[in-house]
Amino acid sequence: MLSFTEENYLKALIQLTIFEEDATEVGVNKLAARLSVKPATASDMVRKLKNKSLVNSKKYGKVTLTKIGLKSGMMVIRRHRLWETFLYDHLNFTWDEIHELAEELEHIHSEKLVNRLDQFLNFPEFDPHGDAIPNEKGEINIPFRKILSDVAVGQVCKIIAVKNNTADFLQYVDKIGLQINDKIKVIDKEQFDSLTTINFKGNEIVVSPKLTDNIFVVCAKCLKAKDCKCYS
Amino acid sequence: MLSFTEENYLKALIQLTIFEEDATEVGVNKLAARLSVKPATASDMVRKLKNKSLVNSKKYGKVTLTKIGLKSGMMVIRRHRLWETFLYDHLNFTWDEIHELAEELEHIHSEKLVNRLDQFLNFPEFDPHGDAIPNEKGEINIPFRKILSDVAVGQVCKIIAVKNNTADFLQYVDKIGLQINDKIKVIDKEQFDSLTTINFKGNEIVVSPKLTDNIFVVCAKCLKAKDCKCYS
DNA sequence: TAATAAAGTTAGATAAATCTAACACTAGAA
DNA sequence: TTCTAGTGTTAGATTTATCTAACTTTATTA
Repeated sequence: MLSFTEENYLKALIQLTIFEEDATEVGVNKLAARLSVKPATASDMVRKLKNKSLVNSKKYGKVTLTKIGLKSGMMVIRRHRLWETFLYDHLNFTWDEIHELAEELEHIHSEKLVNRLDQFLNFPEFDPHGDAIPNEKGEINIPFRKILSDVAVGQVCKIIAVKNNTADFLQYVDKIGLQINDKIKVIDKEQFDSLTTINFKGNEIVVSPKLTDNIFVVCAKCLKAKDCKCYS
Repeated sequence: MLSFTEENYLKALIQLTIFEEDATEVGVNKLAARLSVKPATASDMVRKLKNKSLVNSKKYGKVTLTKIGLKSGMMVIRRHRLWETFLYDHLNFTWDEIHELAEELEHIHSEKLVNRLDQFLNFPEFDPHGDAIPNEKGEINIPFRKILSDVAVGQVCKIIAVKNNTADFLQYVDKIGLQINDKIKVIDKEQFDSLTTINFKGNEIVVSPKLTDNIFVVCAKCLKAKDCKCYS
């Protein structure tokens, strides 16, 4: 049985590799920073996880997840995203409240519980932030997507997820009225200060990279071609 | 914020006093036994809880809960019983599975979450074991009840709760077909070996004190008079 | 009431997860 | 190729919750 802490390390490793960097390895310092601990602490924990065959790492080298480590971590993410969906769909919590609660709920281990919850929720594919939910085997199918910042002027795209789950960010997104599945047209991009003018639901507003870097979208072309090049 | 361990001590204190003994104080050894730790450990923890003003205790004396300690403990019990109700009513878990899961879920702290859950469940008064659920303020209204062992021969009573939440016990209760709200008539009690013959739903079966000591009932008279004396 | 049993406490040790401070490696720049 | 900045490790300390073993206090009983 993994401790809360061990589970959080595995989750962070997944986020820092396949979710955020399309990488397979990550350094101890980055890992430590993500978990808000000192490198010494992360270094110790990596040794511990290695002894449990959850990660691979050589002295002074990068860290990768083993097959078991990856699956265990994916199960934590599965629980997190299913609980988020429950809180949002059934207990009327808002977008910005669910992440923090799910950080606790994700550590309830029972596999039976998570599968029953999955069934109760009718096997959702995505959580309220638009993130894919791993299946019972820990497999996940991340659809092709890019950040709004990378959409060219004139292009129309659809928001499918948010990259940042902090309450601050989500409250801002709510405030400007943006929702998952909304269609956005990029009207203008100012190179000087990176401000972008977008149009959605008939409103034209100017937003900063703090927004556009944290919104995942697809555009019509991308749905067909994974190597779509409609970048700015 | 209380730790899981501290919460478990408070919960145990409530169980050992008002729930099980109608007492206000309990000794360190009994507390330790309940939590499956050594007396030394419980003794240390009592000092810690005292420093946090959650319990009162003098050196070599008994332990009592303070007002804050009582409320905090009641909130843990509230969460436990509401989660049990959720698991039973909505995720189709059985009687004997829910206790163990709720032991983990009860430590999710958010008050907002527990109150939303309460609302979602439509403010249940009792959990699936028949135990009263404390309200938002931590108040609980335990109805008058007695154990089946204390019902006199010839008397009819109604099962309102089980005293023992272990899977073993609950599976046995299921096996013989007994359910909350069933009416039971006490047919015979053998003084020699304490076996009791009961009749319910038309079946007559012989049961041991392991059952009769762990079933809470009310009889018609008791509903009117709290000092009902229909004991064996 | 004195002896003994039961109940409770203290001291010292362990394991987990963290820290700081000092040290060791690696890789890029001069 | 050597220096240095950055990256990673080790050693020793701290906190929490636990243990064992020895001790102290209270309660019981002969």
